[in-house]
Amino acid sequence: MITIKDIAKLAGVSPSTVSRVISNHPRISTKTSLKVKQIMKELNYHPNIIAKSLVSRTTHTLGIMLPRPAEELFQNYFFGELLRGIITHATRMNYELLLTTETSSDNELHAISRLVHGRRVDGILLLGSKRDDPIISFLEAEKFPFVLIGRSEAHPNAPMVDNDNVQTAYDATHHLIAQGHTRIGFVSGPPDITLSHDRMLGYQKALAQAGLDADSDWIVEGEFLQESGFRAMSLFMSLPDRPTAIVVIDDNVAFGVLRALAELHYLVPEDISVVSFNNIALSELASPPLSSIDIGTYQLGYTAVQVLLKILSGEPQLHNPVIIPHRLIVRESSLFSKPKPPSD
Amino acid sequence: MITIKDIAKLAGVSPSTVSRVISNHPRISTKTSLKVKQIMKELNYHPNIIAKSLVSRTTHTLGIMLPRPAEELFQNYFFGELLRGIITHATRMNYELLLTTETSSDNELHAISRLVHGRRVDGILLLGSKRDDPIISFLEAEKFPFVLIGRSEAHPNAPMVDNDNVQTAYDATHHLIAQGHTRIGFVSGPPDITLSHDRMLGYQKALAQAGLDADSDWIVEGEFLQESGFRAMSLFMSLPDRPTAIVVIDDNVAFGVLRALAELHYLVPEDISVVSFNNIALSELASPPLSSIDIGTYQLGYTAVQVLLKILSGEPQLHNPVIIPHRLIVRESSLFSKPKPPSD
DNA sequence: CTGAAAGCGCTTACAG
DNA sequence: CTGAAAGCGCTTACAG
Repeated sequence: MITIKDIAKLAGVSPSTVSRVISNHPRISTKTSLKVKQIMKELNYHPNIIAKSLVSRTTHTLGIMLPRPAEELFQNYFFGELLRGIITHATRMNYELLLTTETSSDNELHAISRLVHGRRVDGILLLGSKRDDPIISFLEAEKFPFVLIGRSEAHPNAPMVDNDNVQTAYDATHHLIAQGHTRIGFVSGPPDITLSHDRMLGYQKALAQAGLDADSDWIVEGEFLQESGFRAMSLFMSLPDRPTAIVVIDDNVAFGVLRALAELHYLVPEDISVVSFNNIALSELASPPLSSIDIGTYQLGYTAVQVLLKILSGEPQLHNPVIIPHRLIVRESSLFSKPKPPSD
Repeated sequence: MITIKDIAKLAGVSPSTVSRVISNHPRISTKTSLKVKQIMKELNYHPNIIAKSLVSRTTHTLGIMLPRPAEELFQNYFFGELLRGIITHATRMNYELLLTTETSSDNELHAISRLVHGRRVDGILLLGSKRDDPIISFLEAEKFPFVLIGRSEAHPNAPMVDNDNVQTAYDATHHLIAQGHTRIGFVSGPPDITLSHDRMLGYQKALAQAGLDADSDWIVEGEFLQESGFRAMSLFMSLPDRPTAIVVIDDNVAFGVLRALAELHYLVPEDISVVSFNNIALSELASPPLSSIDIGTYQLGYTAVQVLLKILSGEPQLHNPVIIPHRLIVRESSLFSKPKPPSD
């Protein structure tokens, strides 16, 4: 392996000088700089980043912390798209990305603490969080730089990049109300996830504002899996007074919903209208095409890296949380105006 | 930051001893070991992995090299599933994962050479490869450990984990032939990708064996995107003598195919039968449900990590390439027996 | 503008 | 079984 010393020897200068050339130190003569650079090129020299890290105490690496059941994650286009945003900006800024996942549940801090104490990364991106997440407490206690993609109730001052998820669900629900629906259900995600919680609030808020009831039978909590949507429908559709429209926490879950409805021979949107979240590429291809809230997934990832790098550079963070705008994409699955009941 | 020296001082031993305790050196007395370990716990000591890396010349990190247009990648469940397999086994074996992507096209070796020369990783996982991939040449020249998920013609001795992709396409095509189809098209991927090439061979082999023609009009090359499938159909369906069945390189592309056919008011499988590859979770939910070759994506990723770790440990590699088994999952999209033409 | 020296936090022959 | 010393490849005050 070629080191800085080899270059120094061949260039007839000291290792310190070579180091300075590499880091573009201002007070190096153009002449030596050129000479050293040429020799580095000739020998195909590449600095040992590990050695550099040790002394500079910086790694130019960002850690990506995947939430526990990474199993589920990748069944979801959402995380792919999020990663895409993260990779794009990190690569652009010459940062490396270290992928970690929570391991054993007996010690949820194991992975993160290895990362932080082992000085493997300069900062951490948290993809989603539980409602009371020990990882955030840990990171705050360690004063280790991080950004949460999502929202934390317990840690309102944590740097966050998120949608306004009360509003996203409000918009989805309101859209259904505007179509004339009065019995609107909600297929939610795991209740300990802040996202589920926020969207539940938005759903309830929209109903309350319209003077509608949120029948507890019309609310089901599940996972971010197709099966959850499937199961929710077996439940809903057997109710004597079933909803005529539903809000679904995630497109993937909505696919399960559509499948169940097809099997049960219900028509969407005629028998039941559906709106979901994320607007993944496939929503458009579902049958019928799925109305979905576009949450700007790519931008969420991209922006999170921006915010984290800003924190690392010591710049003051002006806004927190950073809110990524969303918008409802209306497609066939919710395009059915509920006829007014005969007023007799 | 707490270092080995702090521990040594408090335990009344030398730093060397602490280091030996950490690495479970055999010739350390249980007594000192216990004492040192307790102090490490009390101070919540975690070894600096960077420093350890510098001297041990090993990082316990695997690099994941994403192919160039990472943009496309994550629009595809396939890569998510592959990553899932990789993460699972790497985490289980206590390896970290560094995510890199090829950057500027002006120097395709830039990213990989940083990784290799910077000693950031112990080995590299290559996700897919071009037919003549300079990255593989580079890695071989540097004698740097790597595993290719996929196949390289130009480098037959490179460690590879792959499906038998000639056979996968043969099976898909043969299935359509068995259904009575004689005019079978192929919607392929980018021609410079080995995968596309192999599947083309399998497709042609199956046709040849059945004495069928592969009309060049029935073959379209594109990207791994839905748009490609969509466009292919506008082409195919306007042909005077159009195929009655098609093999599609990837489920994602097949979704585009299905969408185009729906818009053009063709029925699947009655007007045209479809078989594709990867068997992602959504294939089952397509309308109609998509026949697809399950290539064991998760296992592909999982196994690649196993093989790479085996190489790193110096174990001899007995089989190369490692072939992951595949199987055809028949669903509605290809369940239509072509009636025999009237024999007059 | 450049060099000698100390040091980042660890490991590992060597010696005892 | 344990310690002192040298060293991994780099950076950076300090001095000139």
